[in-house]
Amino acid sequence: MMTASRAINNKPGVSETMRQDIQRLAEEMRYRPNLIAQGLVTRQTFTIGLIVPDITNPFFAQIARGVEDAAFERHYSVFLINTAEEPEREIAALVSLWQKDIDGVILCSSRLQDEQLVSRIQEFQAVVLINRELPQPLPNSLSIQINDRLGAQLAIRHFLETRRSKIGFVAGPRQSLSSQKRLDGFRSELADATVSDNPQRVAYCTPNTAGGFRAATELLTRDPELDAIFAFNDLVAVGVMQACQALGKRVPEDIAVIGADDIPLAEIIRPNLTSLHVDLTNIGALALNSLLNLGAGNKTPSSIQIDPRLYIRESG
Amino acid sequence: MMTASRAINNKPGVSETMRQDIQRLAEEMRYRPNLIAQGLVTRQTFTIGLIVPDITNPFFAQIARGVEDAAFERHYSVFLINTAEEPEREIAALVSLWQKDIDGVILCSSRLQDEQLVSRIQEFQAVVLINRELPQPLPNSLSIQINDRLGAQLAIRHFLETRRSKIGFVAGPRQSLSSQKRLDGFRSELADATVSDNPQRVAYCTPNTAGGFRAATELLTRDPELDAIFAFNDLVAVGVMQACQALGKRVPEDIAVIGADDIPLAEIIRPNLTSLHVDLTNIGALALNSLLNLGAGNKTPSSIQIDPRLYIRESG
DNA sequence: TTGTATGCGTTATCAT
DNA sequence: ATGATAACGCATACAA
Repeated sequence: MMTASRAINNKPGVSETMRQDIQRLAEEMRYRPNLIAQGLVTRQTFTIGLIVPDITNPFFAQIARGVEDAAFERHYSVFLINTAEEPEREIAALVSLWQKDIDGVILCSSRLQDEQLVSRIQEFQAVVLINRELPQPLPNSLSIQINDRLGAQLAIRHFLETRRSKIGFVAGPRQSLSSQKRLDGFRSELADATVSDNPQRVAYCTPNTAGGFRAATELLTRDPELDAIFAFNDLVAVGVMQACQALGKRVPEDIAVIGADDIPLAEIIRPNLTSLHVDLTNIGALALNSLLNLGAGNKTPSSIQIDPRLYIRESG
Repeated sequence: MMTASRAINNKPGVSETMRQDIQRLAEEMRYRPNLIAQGLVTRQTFTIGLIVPDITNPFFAQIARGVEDAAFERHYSVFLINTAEEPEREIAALVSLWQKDIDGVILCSSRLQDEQLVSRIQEFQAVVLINRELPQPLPNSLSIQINDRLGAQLAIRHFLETRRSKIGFVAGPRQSLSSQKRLDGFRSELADATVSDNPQRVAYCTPNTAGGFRAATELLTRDPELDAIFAFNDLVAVGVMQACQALGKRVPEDIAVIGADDIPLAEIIRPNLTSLHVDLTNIGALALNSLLNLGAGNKTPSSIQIDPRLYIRESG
């Protein structure tokens, strides 16, 4: 048995003729090693878990695609789990993965409380967090974040450069971390430009088109002078544009609009949407590779920031 | 050990007091059974594989969400694999799943040849095919298909009922099975209505907005009289609408447009897109439940057809 | 280079 | 009701 095992796994200690014979025979009988039995003894399953709030959201679908492609290259398999934004399901996901002896977890936009999250992370070999910070670094964990503060700054800077001065922000959900970081960037950039920041010009909303429509209508009613709006994401931005049209304002002539995330819709909608772009597929691949590095015990940074770029199209 | 095993799995043959003690202790030490060791002996891993061409495509993302939700309910985990439309990757996916002793596979839009597909399917306990037919039924397999022929008929019928008579079809990729079935429905419905079917009014294209734009421009150049176009999918339909606008035709006043798949974009784009709708999340759930039934040896139909419904909005 | 004993964490089976 | 033994399919450690 051991000779066969060595031959098949291309390990040393087998004569070349024997190896050939065994491999030919294995091929003939269509033998494939049982990976789960293999995992039981080696404690390495070549399997990782990917937890997302909702795979239906293109943002996570793209990350998932990047993770899966990179995993495929390195002969890893990935368990996909949706949490539906429910913390209980997130915990159930973590527990179920833990029971499977997987090599690591990529956890996107965790909704768990710090304490709970930290204790769960410690149960795994390695964990990569996407879009979530940790109070203090953990040796087996790493956090990948999009630099939302910079993103907002890039957007506002572009508005200012194109002579827009009365700038609003439709900020998405109030409790969203991205939203807070962008608001921070928004304010800092306006302050730098010595353009007065006006709290009246910020509105929160649900992160979809309907929410953007409502919030922009509200903003434009309060301050009809607005000549630019930065939106929480592209769906919100579309709602903002629709609100502008409904109020008789032309985009971009009367009012400029910038979105975020650069989903495929941005290039389809008319006018094409200027948006903050990050290569999400690449982030997925980065997450997977970092995870395997972590698991291999290589030292890695505890946090990686990804800078967005502004893709300038027609809307602003 | 066996007493503990029985107690924890709630199997008979343990006194109630013993069971309580064991369970309490297990809780205290945060014990969780190792599912992979469990799978090794029981030959049941509570794991299935889901193979899709591209999770980034909302069509598959929605199915995946349905599969995953249903799997979660029944305490199953799902391996997600993207094939990128490459047959070699599809085979690699099948092999890697097979090595993991999973309980079944859900395979979407397989690009494999009949013979190869059949031989691969037979290696598994159970396989559910989505959007792919088999030459003859297999005992461990089941096929779920969208009734594209009916879908096309519904669209054309609606055009006819709303007094459109010069109807074109932007058919997507020529080799697509969906495209062929829809063309069949398109022709049959026009024949029934004794409206002459004109081969000039069919054009093929890549299944995206740019393709739809090109194909519709071609169609409208050949036959400027066209007053309705049925599109391969919603992205194509958006391209069609953009082509209409570019040629100075108003939608829906001058020309009506119907898409297919009813992706979220349909409700965002202006005018809102009339589209064929199928509950993809539900198909995913159906696929999972059918798969587990198959695996349990229950007899199931060898093929399930899902009828689309026409969601009438503004474009046609 | 080849082969044997042992154990991974669990359950099936048979004995007490 | 409880416990001992073997087995699932492999790889590690050691012996020949």
